[in-house]
Amino acid sequence: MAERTAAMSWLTVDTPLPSGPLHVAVTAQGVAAVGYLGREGELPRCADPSKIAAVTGRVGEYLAGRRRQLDLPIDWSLSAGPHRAVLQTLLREVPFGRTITYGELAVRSGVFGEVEEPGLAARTVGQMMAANPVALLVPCHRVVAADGIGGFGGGRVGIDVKRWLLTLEGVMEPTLDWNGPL
DNA sequence: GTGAAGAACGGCT
DNA sequence: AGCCGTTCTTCAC
Repeated sequence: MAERTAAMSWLTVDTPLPSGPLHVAVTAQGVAAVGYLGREGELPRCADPSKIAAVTGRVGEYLAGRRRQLDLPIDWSLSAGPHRAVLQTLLREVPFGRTITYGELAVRSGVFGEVEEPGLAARTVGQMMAANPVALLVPCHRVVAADGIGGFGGGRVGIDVKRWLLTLEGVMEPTLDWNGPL
């Protein structure tokens, strides 16, 4: 899993998300990984006050509904090739409050050739989202299925997080488990 | 008309 | 090599 973790350190951000605190791995370049479930147990804890302040501050504002984009520098070193291309396409093409389907993201990224059957590349895109190292920064939660919300990593808790974020952005109607900023 | 099940394909861990 | 955050088609009520 974590091969190049030399210059990487992690910190946690307390969030109102159903999944609890967010785990963020940072490097000199920026944010390299974000996990709803902790998986950076082997990394040293981040001791840089400015990074901690920037990450916790912006994430906090975003999740409180006071910020529409995080504007945090992203270290793409954990993703490469088509994976990175799709993530960057998503980041650039889908703004706050908008959603896109797996199939359409596949087409717009251009990674899968000119045009393919919607069903072919869509699944691959889903796999890429599942493997997205920088969740939240790259709005993988805005990628939905053709006729539903689609899936999300981490099983059921993951779906809750996705719905929570989509509700925050005004895409979904508030649900009973909504405990965000109202 | 609505609901459920199956096959196909490409890339990540 | 195995595992999917899908989709579309088709069969069954």
